[in-house]
Amino acid sequence: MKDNRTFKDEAYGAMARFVKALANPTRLEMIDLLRNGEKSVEEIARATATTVANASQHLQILKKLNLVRSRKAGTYVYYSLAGTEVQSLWQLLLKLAYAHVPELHRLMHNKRKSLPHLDERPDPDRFFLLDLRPEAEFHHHHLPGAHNIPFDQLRERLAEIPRDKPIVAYCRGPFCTWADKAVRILRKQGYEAYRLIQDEGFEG
Amino acid sequence: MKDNRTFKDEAYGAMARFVKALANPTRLEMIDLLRNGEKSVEEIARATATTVANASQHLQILKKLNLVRSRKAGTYVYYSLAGTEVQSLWQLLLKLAYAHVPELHRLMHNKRKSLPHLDERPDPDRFFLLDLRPEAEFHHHHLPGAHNIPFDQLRERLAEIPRDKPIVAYCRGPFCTWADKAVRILRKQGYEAYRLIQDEGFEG
DNA sequence: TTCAAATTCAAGAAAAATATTGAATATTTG
DNA sequence: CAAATATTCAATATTTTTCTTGAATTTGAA
Repeated sequence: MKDNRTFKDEAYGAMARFVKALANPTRLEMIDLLRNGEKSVEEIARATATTVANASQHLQILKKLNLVRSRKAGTYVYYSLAGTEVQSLWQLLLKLAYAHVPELHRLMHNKRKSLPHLDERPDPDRFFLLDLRPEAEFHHHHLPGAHNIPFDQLRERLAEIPRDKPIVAYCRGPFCTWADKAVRILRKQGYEAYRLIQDEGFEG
Repeated sequence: MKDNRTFKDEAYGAMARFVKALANPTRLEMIDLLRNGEKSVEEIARATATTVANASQHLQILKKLNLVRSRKAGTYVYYSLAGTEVQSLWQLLLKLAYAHVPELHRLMHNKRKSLPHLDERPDPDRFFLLDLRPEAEFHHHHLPGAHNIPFDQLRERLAEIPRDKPIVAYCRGPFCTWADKAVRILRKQGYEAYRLIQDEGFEG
């Protein structure tokens, strides 16, 4: 009878240890970030607004649970998602959080309201599909037919954006703000611009 | 630029708040338990080996995130899962934990090794399918063709179990130990008995 | 070999989650 | 209305998680 409890404690404890690895805002952001391809510790730290030492610790927690992998190259260590099922897990958690946490629902709804957007992937022939992520992420993976102008180069490269089609902008994920800002900038310049909503569960 | 970070902190924070509700062994056990139907606070506390006050607090955390519902009846409060997607979520987390936490894998593998078991749901005509859960849980839901003998009545009710068929026992979930014990008891009595493995991701 | 840069390590401080305890509340029953 | 029971509340102690800091390690380059 005592064994009974020991077994349950170990089993539910092991399960909780796994879920705990995901139960932190910084680590969730890291997973979201790494969906766009591998990154060095320093890049990850910068993107998640934390110190390198702190980022390293978080990454090791994710690594211990086989959620991320690391690859050493020179003095750099590059982290990436351990498998495609980690992507799916992240998306599922996002969808469920959206359904269960009213503040998140509200937050996304407000963002949505203040910005023209498209819910479906547009036909690349009728729209100019604009990817605002850094070049490396664009090369890692991008929507078919998309054109890459990293956000920090947008103002200098407006000439590359056609004026005879509506523009549809996207970036890293639902919480990435580059596309929002780009839409505002482009509209000020007279473009017909929309943000693309990519992830499931966000129909408001 | 500062807004940028505020938005991300709120978004990932909200997501983490949801995941945190699941990141605790006791709360995971509660969800697993409630998959078998509604229960009062006292029952839940007893089953998870904690105090009533503590159980109440955990249940309120689950309730705040809409993972469970409560219903008041007299001086009792009955908790139940908020929807079928909570079941699915639990099963998915179990499956992923099993794949990512080696100790959990080992734990289940050892348990499996020491006990004759079946991985697939047996034909109720050729097997005697034995459900060892309390009567109320059996009524809430059970496998088609199953016969209910609550574990604590097993020894007194052996006469109800046929000797001309192999017995396949199951109970609450993969971490429930009644079926294991029942298989051992039945084998000692000369029955050909197996434990049914119900949940996904446990093929060792 | 020495220096510089990227990462990790290790220790302690700070913050958050969890458990415990005893009291408060609400409901039924006598 | 008073007593009994189930649950929740509230305060505090305990434990765990997270962040910070500075040093140690590893690798490449001068």
